[in-house]
Amino acid sequence: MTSATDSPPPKFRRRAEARPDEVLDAALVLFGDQGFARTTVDQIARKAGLSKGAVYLYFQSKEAILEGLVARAIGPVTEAAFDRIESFRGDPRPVIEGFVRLLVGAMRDPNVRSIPLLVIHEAPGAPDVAAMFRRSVLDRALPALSALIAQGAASGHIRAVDPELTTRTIMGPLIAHIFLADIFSVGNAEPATLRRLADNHLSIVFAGLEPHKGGPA
Amino acid sequence: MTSATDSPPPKFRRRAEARPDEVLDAALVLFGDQGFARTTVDQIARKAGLSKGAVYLYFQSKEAILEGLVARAIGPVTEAAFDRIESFRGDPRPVIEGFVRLLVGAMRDPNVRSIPLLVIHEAPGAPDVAAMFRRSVLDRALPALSALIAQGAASGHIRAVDPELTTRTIMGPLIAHIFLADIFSVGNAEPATLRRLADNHLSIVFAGLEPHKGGPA
Amino acid sequence: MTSATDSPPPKFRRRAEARPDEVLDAALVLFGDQGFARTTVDQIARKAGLSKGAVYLYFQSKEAILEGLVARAIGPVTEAAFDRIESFRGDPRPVIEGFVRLLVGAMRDPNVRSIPLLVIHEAPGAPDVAAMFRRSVLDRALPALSALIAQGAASGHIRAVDPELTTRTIMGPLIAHIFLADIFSVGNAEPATLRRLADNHLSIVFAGLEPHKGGPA
Amino acid sequence: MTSATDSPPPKFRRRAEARPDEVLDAALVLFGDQGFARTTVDQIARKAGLSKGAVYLYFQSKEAILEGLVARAIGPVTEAAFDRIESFRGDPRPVIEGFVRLLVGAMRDPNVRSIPLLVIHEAPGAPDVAAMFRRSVLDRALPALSALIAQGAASGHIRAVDPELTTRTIMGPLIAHIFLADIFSVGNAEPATLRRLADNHLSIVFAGLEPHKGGPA
DNA sequence: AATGAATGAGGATTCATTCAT
DNA sequence: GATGAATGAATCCTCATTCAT
Repeated sequence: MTSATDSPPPKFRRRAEARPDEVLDAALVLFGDQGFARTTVDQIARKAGLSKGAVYLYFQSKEAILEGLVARAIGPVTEAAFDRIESFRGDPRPVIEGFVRLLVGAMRDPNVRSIPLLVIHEAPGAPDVAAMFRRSVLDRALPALSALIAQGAASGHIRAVDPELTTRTIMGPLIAHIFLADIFSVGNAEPATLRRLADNHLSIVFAGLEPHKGGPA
Repeated sequence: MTSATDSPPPKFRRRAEARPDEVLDAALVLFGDQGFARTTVDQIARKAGLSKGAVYLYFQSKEAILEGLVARAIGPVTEAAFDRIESFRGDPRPVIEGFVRLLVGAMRDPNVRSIPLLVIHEAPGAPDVAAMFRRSVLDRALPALSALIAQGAASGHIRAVDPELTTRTIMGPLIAHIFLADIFSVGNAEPATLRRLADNHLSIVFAGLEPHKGGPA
Repeated sequence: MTSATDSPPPKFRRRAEARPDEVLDAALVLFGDQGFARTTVDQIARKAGLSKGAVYLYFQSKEAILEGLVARAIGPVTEAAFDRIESFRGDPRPVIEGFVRLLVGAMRDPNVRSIPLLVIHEAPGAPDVAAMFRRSVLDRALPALSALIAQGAASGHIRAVDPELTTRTIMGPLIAHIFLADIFSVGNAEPATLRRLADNHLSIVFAGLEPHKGGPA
Repeated sequence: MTSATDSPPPKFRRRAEARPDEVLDAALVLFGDQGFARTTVDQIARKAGLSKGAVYLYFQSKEAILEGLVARAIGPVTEAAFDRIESFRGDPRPVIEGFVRLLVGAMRDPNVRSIPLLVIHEAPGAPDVAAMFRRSVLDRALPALSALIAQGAASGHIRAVDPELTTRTIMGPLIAHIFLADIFSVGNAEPATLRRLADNHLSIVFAGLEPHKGGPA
C-alpha cells in the first residue's frame, strides 16, 4: 500500500514504515493508562513524536488505532500452533500445563496484558474489536483445549468430563485473575502471584481429573 | 418508542420519592447497552420520563448516577451473611456449593448481572466506583471463602491447599464466564449454561480437593 | 442572621408584609459578596427563610430584586433635603463640610455602601437600575452642590470657578475611595481612612477656593 | 454583520500569529458593550472571524480572555517610567500636571478606557484580574505620586500635607469621572469634558497646595 | 400564601477530523 | 509525507422561572 521508497539506506530520517508502529506503541500505553475514551488523538500523536494530522495518514480514525492495536497483538497468536495442541494424543495434562505456563509467561509483559484488558474495557463501544479478538484468540484457543481434553477423556487419561466446560474450569481462574488484578488490584498484581495461582490451580484441577476415583454430583 | 400516546402528557408529575430509582432503572439499561460514556444524560432523563434538568435534582452529576447504581446493587450484598460462611466448621464443600448456586441464581437476573459488568467496563474512568464495588463485594466474599477453605484444610476435610489461591480456583471460572458471555458471547449466554458450568466445575474441583491422595504437579 | 427563630413569642406566622424586606436583606448580602450574576435565586430564598417559589410572589424576576434593593435604599435619600443646600446663602464651605461628613458617616454602614457598589458592578447588565440610581441620587445631589458653589462664587465667598466641575473636584476623591477600597482594597478599607481622607481633602480644596489670590493654571 | 461579502470565504485562514490579538480585540468591544457574563464565546469567535473552537486554541477559557485583555493593556503601563516621577526634585505641580494630561490624553481612546471599566465591572467575579490590575497600575502610579508630593512638601514647594491622601485628592475626580461618565453618563462623555475637568480641578488643588497660606486642619 | 418538583433554554468546553500549505 | 490551524458537533451542567398542589 504505502511503501514508496524502501531504503534510502542508513536510516537518517525516521522510516515511514516505522510510523504506524510508533503510533500503536504510544496508543497502547495511553489506552492502558487512561482508557480509550479519555485518551485524545493529540496525546497519542505527541507521544509518538508526530503531529495530530500525521496520525490520520496511518489510521483512518481513533477507533482504527484501537483495531490496529489488537490486530497487531493478535498476529503472533494466530500463528501460534494451536494445531499441535489439537492433534496431541496422550495425557493432556502436561500439554495443558505447558500452555498455561506459556500464557503466564506472556502475561508478565504489561504490553501484552494490556490488550485483553483493553478489549474488555472498550467492548461496549467497539464491538468489532471485541469480535475480532474473540475470533482470533478465543475461538482458536478454547476449541483447541476442548479437543485436547476430549481426546484425553476418550483415551482414558482423564476422567470423563464435558470438554468445553472443563476448558473453562482450567482457564477461568487465570482469566479472572488478570481482570481482577487490573481492575480491582485484587491479589497483589505482581507477576509471581499469577504463577503461584497457576501452580495451586493446576494441582487441584489435575487431581480432580484423575480417572480412578469417580467424582460426585 | 414505547407508548406513543400515553395521555395528554401531564407536564408536572410530582413524585419525588420514586424518581431517583426511576432514574437508576433507566440508567442501568442504557449504561448496559451503550456504556457510560456513550449514554447521554438526556437519554436517561427521557427514558425515566422526566427532563434533563430534573435528573440533576437527584444526582449531582452523571457519574453520581453510576455510583448510585452500584451502591443500590451493593446494599443487599452487604447485608448477606458472609459471616455464616466464615464461621462454618466441617466439610466446606457443601457450603461452597450452596454459595455458588446462590450466585448462579442471582446472575440470572440481567439487572443484577449488569452491575459487575458495568463496573468492569467503566473502571478506568471511574476508579472510585470500582473501589466501592471491591470493598463491598470482593473484599467480603473472597476472604470469607478463604477462611472457609482454610478451616476445611485444617480440619482435614479437604486437602492442604493455599486458601486464598484456591478461592480463585473456585470462583474464577464463574467470574470469567460472566465476563466472556457478555463481552464475547462466548458459550451461549443462556443462564442454563452457567448452571451446567458450575456443576461440571465443582465436580472437578471438589474431587481435586479430596484429602486422601496428594495431587501431582 | 442565622437563627431562624429569634423570638417565638407574639407573631406566630411571619407577617406577609415583612417578607419582601427579608428577601431584600438576604439579596443585599449575597449580591455584595458574590455579585448579582453569581447569586442564585435559591440562595436568596434560603437565606431569607422561604422557598424559591415564594420569592416570585414578591418579585417578578431576579432583576426585580436588584431594582427593589436600590429603590429601597434610595428612598431615604430622596427625602433628604437637598433643597436646603440649594437655597443656602453664604460661604458654602461649612455646608459642604457638613454634607461630606454626613456622607462619610453614612458610608460606614456596609449595607449602605453596598448599594452604589452594586450599581457600579451590575450597571452593564442592568442599565435601568443604574439610571434609577442616577436620577434619584446623582441628579439630585450634584446639581444641589453645584448651585451652592455657584452661589458662593457669585457672592464672593469663594473663588470664581466652574460650579459643576468643582462639584466633581469635591466629590471625586470620596467616590473614588469607596470604589477603590472595595474593588482593589486600595488604602485600608477601615472607615477611619475615609474620614481622614475627607479631612485632608477638604483642607486642600477649601484653601484652593479662597477668593483672595486666584491662581489659575 | 460588518461586511457581508468578503470573498468566497476561505474556510481556513491560517494566521496564528495575529489570532490572539484579534480575539482580544473582539472581546474588548463585546465585554465593554455587554459585560463579561452576557458575552458568549461564540460571539467573540464570530466577531474575530473564527470558530468557537479556535478561540480555545489561544485561550484556555473565557476568563483567560479577560485576563489576556487586561494583561495586554497593562504591559505598556508597566514600562512607563514612574521612576522619573518618583525621583523628581523640585515643585511637583508641573510634573503632576504633565502626568494628568498624559492620563487625560490616554483616556480619549475608548479601547484604553474600556480596560479599567471592565476591571471594575467584573471585579466580583474575577478577583484575580482586579488584583493584577491593581498590582500593575495602581500600586505603581499611586506610590510614585505620593513620593513626588512628599518630596515637594519636604522641600517647601507645597504645603505640608499627607502625601498619600493628597494623591487621592488629585486623582480621585479623574477616576470618578471616568466611572461616572461610563456608568451613568454623568457629565457628557465627550473627551473634552475630561480635559476641562482636569483644568478646573488642578487650578483649585494647586492653589490649595500653595505653601504661603497655611491651610486649616 | 407557600411549596418545591419540574422544566428547558442556554453556554462553556472538548475533541475527532479535515485540509491548505 | 507532514503539519497544525481550524472546524463544529456533541454534551454536561446551571438556573431563572413556572405551576400543580
